[in-house]
Amino acid sequence: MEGENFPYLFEPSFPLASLNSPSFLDQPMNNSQYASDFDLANMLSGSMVNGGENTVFPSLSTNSRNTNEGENVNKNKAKSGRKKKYIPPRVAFHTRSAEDILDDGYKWRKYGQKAVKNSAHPRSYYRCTHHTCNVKKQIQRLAKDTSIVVTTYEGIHNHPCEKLMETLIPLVKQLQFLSKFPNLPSC
DNA sequence: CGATTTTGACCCGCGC
DNA sequence: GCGCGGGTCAAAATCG
Repeated sequence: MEGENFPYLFEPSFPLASLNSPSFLDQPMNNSQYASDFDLANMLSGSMVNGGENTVFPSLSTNSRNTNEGENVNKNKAKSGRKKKYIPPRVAFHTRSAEDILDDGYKWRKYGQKAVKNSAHPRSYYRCTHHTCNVKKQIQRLAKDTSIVVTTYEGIHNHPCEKLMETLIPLVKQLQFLSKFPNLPSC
């Protein structure tokens, strides 16, 4: 199963593995390298419109013990004979912020924290709390410029963003109501 | 009292 | 095979 099954999949134009390397994190900010072409609205809306089992990403988890996902990863590897293991889509955002945790509209549960080499600031690991969704994100600060927060998303949400819906639904209802009166003067 | 965070242990891939 | 480092687990602590 590959990325083209997912309508909003974003393929970063840089090597995925470099996301974790200190050299990537120390690079000067160049938005064209990662997030410039990414549609934030698409990220927030998720890919639930597609429905079906394909909307759940097959191998968001890298651990191979006690989980069906891990078994699938191993099976796929054995079947295709691929030497490289599958790496889920990742998107990294650089944000200048005093806050580590940026509100992206989704609810996250922290599941780990690790010290980062050559950096005073730790890296935090979060998972989306939605029960059918196993999107993850990592948050850390740049070693070179600690005013910048790096948020790395892994996977695609398979459900709507609650906060976005809270905002959108009243607007849609109002539009539906107003559409019943096509002759109303415009403001 | 359920949900979330904290944190040390554990697992696994990779380089040597 | 061994050690290191990144990522995850899970029990205990904390929060709302």
